[in-house]
Amino acid sequence: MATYSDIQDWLRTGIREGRWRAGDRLPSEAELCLQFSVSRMTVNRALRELQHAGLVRREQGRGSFVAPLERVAARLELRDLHQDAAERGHHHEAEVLGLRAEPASADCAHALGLRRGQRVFFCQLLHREQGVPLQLESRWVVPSAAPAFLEQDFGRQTPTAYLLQVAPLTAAQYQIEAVAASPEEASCLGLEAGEPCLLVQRLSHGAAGPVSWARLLHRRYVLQGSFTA
Amino acid sequence: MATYSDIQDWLRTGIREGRWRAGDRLPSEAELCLQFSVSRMTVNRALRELQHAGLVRREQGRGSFVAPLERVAARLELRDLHQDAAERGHHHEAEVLGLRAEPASADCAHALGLRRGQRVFFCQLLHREQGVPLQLESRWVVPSAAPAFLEQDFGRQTPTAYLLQVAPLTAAQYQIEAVAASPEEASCLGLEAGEPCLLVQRLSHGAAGPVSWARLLHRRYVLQGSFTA
DNA sequence: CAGTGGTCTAGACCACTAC
DNA sequence: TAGTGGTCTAGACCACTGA
Repeated sequence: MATYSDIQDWLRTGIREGRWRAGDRLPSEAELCLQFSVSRMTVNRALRELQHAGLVRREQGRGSFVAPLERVAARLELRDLHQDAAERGHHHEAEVLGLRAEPASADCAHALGLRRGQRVFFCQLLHREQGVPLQLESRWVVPSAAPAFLEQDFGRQTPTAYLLQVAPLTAAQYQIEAVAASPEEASCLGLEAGEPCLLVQRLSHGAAGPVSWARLLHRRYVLQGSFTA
Repeated sequence: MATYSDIQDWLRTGIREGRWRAGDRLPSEAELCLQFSVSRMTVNRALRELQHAGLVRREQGRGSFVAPLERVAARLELRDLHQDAAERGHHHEAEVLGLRAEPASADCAHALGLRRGQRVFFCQLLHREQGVPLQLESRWVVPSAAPAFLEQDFGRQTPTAYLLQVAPLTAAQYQIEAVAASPEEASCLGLEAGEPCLLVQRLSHGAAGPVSWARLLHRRYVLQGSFTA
């Protein structure tokens, strides 16, 4: 008995092996029904999911086609450092360099949807993995989203984890670039001033609006990923 | 008449507005069938797709739950620069700095599955968008995967686009990091030596094995993305 | 055991495309 | 008009969970 994933396997293999090339028409749903002796719903699901995966393009009235693989895509995940380290079997620790309320700068206010000078919570942490400095985290938090933020011990639980608890994430934006470390940043991370660092900036939104803006500066960090047809 | 996307909208809204929080149990398929007066297949599809989107976790025999949004994920796409610029309505041009066959270095041979010293094709291009240097592309290609590579005019069609044509992509791996520009690289990109650059390295595989290894060095480039529940 | 999700069927009606 | 995909139905059997 054939299942939808048998049909997917057969199509994936054919595409991988060049039986159909980019732009070619695939067998119609009706043809696949006959070939695999399954109902149309089953074939439809197989094709629909291949479409979501980006492997197939479907057009009503015309047919299903092999999608041009013009974009290499992969899931990029920005995760809680502590979990990340734990999954690698590494030890993670965070040193709290600062934790206070301060007036919002123009940039910060803009990102968080506040007025300039309004009170925001700020924290700065140095994360180490296996004792090696890995990330300098500077974070600004909307007080109403996490009123008890300043009373937390971020040596025990990362701000990321805490905020996910008290203000579940509904959306986020990120931005990745290469920057030169300032003298202060360099000394925290154990680098020379001016050394290139990967900077990730992330704005998190909860149900009630912006929650937190984070500036994550990494020492010799490499983002990796892969993509498979 | 309710459709699967009506059900998805209702669930998404409830999750966004905090009606169900991370880990909470959602209504069962049977309950949703009654509530929306639809068949179970329709409800099932709605929930299955929310699961693929990462918003819902389903467990056989237990129920459907709001997924913990512990990872901020987004599709990272590494695309053809020319198309990318075109979609922004910008002009793109590429200057060919080098195009030749050469013996594979150890790194290159390793990445491409060749022996050291074996003949590989090499090209180096400077990409400009709106006249501004944007990316320095250095690329090594397995000759058997694209025998006519050296005869192409990469001022007209990018190597990425050409290779997608002659050796459709089946898989790729990428790696993103921050590096300092070497004096040569800096002069190409119009930077000072040592300035931080975003380096993307990408290994592409076709049906017959590794096709190409690219080293893409960017000037003041920012990768951006977003994630929405 | 009852309730849950995982999957499949054999029909159906519709909108769209191409001829 | 014939063929395509988009969607839905009202059942069905199964594997798994928890009481």
